[in-house]
Amino acid sequence: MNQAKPVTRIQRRNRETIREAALDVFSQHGFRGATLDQIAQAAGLSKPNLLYYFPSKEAIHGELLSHLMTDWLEPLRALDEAGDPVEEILAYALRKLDMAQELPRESRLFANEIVQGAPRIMDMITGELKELVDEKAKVIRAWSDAGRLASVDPHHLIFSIWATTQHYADFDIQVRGILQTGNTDHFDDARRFLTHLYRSALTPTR
Amino acid sequence: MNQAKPVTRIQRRNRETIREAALDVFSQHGFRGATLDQIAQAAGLSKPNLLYYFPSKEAIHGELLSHLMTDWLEPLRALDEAGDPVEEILAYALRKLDMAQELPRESRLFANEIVQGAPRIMDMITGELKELVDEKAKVIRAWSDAGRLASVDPHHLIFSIWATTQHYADFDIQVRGILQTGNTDHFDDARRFLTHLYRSALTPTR
DNA sequence: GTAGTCGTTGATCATCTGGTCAAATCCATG
DNA sequence: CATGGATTTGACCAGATGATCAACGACTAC
Repeated sequence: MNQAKPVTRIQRRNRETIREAALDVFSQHGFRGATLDQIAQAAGLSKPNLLYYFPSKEAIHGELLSHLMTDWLEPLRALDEAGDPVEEILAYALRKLDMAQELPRESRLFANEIVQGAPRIMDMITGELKELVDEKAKVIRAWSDAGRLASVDPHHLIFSIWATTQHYADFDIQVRGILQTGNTDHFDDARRFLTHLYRSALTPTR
Repeated sequence: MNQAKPVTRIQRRNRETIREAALDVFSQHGFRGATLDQIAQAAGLSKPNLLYYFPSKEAIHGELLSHLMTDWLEPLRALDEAGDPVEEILAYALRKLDMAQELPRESRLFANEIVQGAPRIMDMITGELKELVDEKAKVIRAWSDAGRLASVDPHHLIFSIWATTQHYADFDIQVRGILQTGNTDHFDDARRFLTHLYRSALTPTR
């Protein structure tokens, strides 16, 4: 059933080239908006050659999404119950902001998928992701109950961190259009702002 | 040049039916992912009939986007220099959250457009929108300078409000998947959370 | 170097999609 | 109810798109 695949040098190189090109194209146009011709051209391969390495358009897209998930959940996984509550959450938010800056294509790929109803990753959301979020929400709630963190809804705190950080990747065009800066200086300002925002809201008052 | 169009009852009714159906379809699939057949079926009309009322797919999409803009900018326009700073900004955020709840399709239509590089509304972003944002940013900065508001980067404050509120429309599937509630109760929790978040961060400390 | 497998592609296919058109049907008005 | 414009649609078109395949080219193990 499971054939032993050759996995030659060429295989590895071309499959990686295709993944890279597909990430560019899918993240910019979404699944239906992307075409195999675009991906083939971006990868410098012919269209039939693409389909020699991946059985279908869906297969390429699916591989990108599943590869993405691991990296995507890692920062939240790193939230440490043993650390200082405010600093842990702050570090999480800033780590997510770093990812928005360094991996904007991955963020947009994900955003495209969710905005259009997550037809291909609903299982992962209600399964692995929900499980992780619920677990960390429990940790956050415990911190609040212990008076080490302001009392906030843990789920909505996490949503707001996702929203404020991924916004800089997903809505990058809008952000740049309004700030009219060609470089990425504004990420420093974003870091300062989010630090203030969450430190203010999370530091226990008592 | 500008023909006097009949604008009969039927015209008004069918054009409205088409707009409604197109908003459903475009907001869910994006411009390229949406098809005229889908829109026609959703509107209960034949495809040629659609094109009797609108000259092209782009024309329908364009009309939706331009109609959207007015409503979309209104809450920010309403930010009143003469009001109480913290309450004004809070009211703006909550107004945006209401819109995410009541007009999620419009939010997703906009999100789809921006995520994919805003090919059709870049002018509006760097023009009308930027102008309005810069104007209101000046007001916010003045409030901060007068000690009536915590000192924050006005642009990033506005971005964060957009992000946190529109997230509930654009990523609705994800939010529901994680909270696993079929109803919209979670908007009340979101309102409480955002109120705390922005009140904490914006109330001057002195 | 050569056999045999791996890698590549031009040509082609079936389907989908935006858009057109002529003919048919509906409808308000006299 | 007759007329002329408004509305509707079945049939069709051209181009795009995902996918296939036979044939050709390239690489590796012997």
